[in-house]
Amino acid sequence: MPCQGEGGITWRHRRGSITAIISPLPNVKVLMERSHPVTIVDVAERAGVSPGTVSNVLTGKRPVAESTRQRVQRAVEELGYQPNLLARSLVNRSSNTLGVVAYGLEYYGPSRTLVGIERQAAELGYSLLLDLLHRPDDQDVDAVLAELTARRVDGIIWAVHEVGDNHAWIDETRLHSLPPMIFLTMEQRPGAAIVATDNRAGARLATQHLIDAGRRTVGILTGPTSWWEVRERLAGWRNALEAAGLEASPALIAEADWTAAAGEAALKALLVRRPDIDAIFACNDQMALGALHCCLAAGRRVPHDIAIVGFDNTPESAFFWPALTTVRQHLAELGRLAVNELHRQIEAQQQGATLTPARHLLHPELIVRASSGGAG
Amino acid sequence: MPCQGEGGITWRHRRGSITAIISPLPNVKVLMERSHPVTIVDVAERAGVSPGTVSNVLTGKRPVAESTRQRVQRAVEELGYQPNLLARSLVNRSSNTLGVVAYGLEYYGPSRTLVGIERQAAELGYSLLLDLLHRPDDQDVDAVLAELTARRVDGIIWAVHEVGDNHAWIDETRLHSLPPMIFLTMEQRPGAAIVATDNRAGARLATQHLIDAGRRTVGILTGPTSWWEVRERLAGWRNALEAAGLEASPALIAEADWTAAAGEAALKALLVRRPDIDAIFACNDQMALGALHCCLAAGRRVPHDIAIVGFDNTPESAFFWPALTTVRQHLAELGRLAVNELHRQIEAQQQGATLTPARHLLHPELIVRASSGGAG
DNA sequence: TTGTACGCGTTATCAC
DNA sequence: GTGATAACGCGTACAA
Repeated sequence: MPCQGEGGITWRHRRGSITAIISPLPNVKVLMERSHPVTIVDVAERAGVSPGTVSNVLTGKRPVAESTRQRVQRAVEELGYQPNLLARSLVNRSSNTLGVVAYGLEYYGPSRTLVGIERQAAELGYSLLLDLLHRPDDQDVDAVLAELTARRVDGIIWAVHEVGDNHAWIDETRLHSLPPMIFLTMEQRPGAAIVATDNRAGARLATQHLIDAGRRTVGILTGPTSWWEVRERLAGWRNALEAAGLEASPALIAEADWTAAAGEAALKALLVRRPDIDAIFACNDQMALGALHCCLAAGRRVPHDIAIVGFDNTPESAFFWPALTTVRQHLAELGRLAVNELHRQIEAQQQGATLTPARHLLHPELIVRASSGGAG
Repeated sequence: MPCQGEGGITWRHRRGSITAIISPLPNVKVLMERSHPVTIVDVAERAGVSPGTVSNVLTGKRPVAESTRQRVQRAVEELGYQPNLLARSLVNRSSNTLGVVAYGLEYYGPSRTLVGIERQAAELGYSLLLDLLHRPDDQDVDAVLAELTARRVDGIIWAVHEVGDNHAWIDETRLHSLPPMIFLTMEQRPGAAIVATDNRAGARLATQHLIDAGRRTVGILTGPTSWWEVRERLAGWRNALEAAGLEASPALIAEADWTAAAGEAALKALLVRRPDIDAIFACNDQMALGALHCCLAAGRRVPHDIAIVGFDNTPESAFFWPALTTVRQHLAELGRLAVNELHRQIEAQQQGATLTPARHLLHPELIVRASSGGAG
């Protein structure tokens, strides 16, 4: 019964109710009263053309006469038409959507990176589907990936830190059955495209700075060593010390859990073991803050007795007391780069090609302030 | 030519290539080689049932015989079938997706709130489509809303602070033509559902605490007064002072831009004007940090000479020197509540009903530490 | 209980 | 340059 074109009259069955539309001048009032889902067919009828032509006007993929293009444009505006991206994605087999899987958005690094991701995605015309893991070693990887692929995302950004064996699921064949992916901050793996900060270089930067300032016993305040980033920063610290012929023994390592509270406690214990320490490299600014706190409480002057360097350059770090020397990651840039690389993969795949997954490292930068004796 | 069922043989035209499938035992090899988009039809053929039956098994909306249900389940697993949510959303007229429009994700409050939003959304089975504004007074409101409605989100969470007239676009008729929405942190408006922290109560809490501690000249360090939140906190500060019969004049107000740097500068200027100030309520913890810095630099002892209270309870605030007394917002809870309220609206609308938009205020809580002389 | 035939809103192919 | 028509993958009255 539906769609029996007959003379100037068209009957259309829609959502259970029958609506009569008189061509070629549809009754505007009736159209306005309908609770809004105006489709490409409505536009076509109003402009007196076929739906295909409207589509051509909208996407610009095929030439269309100037006169009709204007009629269509007017109809679009008058009806307040908005293309249904769901339907478009269905037939296009591409949703212009990127999936972002992240952890720890309440912390400085991840949220900053997400902002960069969103910016670049918007610039390239992608929408973002956001999925958060509750813990870095969340077991729900499969469910998250299933949901994302079910929604037909064009690509996935995996912004979860590598801790423990939470990345064990990643292998080449598994990746092959997934949409293009890019990983943030993880160890090199065959078949996986990666974008990360060069943590080792950052730690070397910090440690070398302390050595250059004349410090001889440089302790390190780390996050959990189950984190790959922590192991990298540990390696950088060790590299710099060994290159300078200085001690880099386990006795100088204090492990905490990234928080200021734990940082304070860990340093307190470390200073009991090794009262000769004259410098500390803390693996993030929060723990550096805890370290400052510990020194103040213990009557050790910073930087006179102990020099301290952090990692991240959080906005607050400039206002610690004393102001914190720290290592700056280019987090937003990291996010933008991830999107760009993913975009390249997607375009390549759509053209049948396939990119050999590369690894990009971003170099961090040392910000010298008072806590290392560098300034002030 | 497509879909000519004929005996045990079915020809299907797909993506430009012809594939022959022999029923009732399809050639598995052929199925595996196809570059993956396995549909409900494939599952049906393999299970020897109709697509409709498969759908019934998957959605559970209609009863189905136990024996066939098992055959279907097996076929699903063997083929690794994943329903296409795009297609499902198209026919269901509902995408199980929420749009989140946010600003300032790199800051503590918004990112924390987003985490709460995501948690609750996931619990209710929604996916999240994320859109970020570059500035709170971003002019691109229409484009953002258009994209979200084009993707047929079931509802929208507007998590952008009210600053200047950036919310001027919100009016009852406009809202009527949009999917259900909920707004965070904005002034009451007819027809708009709102979830917010009771900023006025929070400021009163902080100020009253200072008064109770014996302070008599309580200055305030505000963010930009173009922000609605700031005006609310100002009002709370004024309320408490006036109720106590104390001065609450403009001379005690210093405006900054939320950053520690500006907070420090603003307080410095304020102390020149009013050296008699013996307490400061800072509208966020960053500015409180700047204030601490200022006092240290100026030789004013905290809390002895000047007591300081912040707002937000950032994790670092407990490790400022001295530890910061502050007002804690329940940010994640705010996000969860927003999702729940939006969910209610959505369900109501789907049943033809319509909720009268309500406003929910969450009460903040005072965290007393050393900077106000309260502890330590 | 299960199969058949549409419809959801859009694009692509192929005629004219 | 434009108009039919067939997909895209899934849900669902309706019939069997």
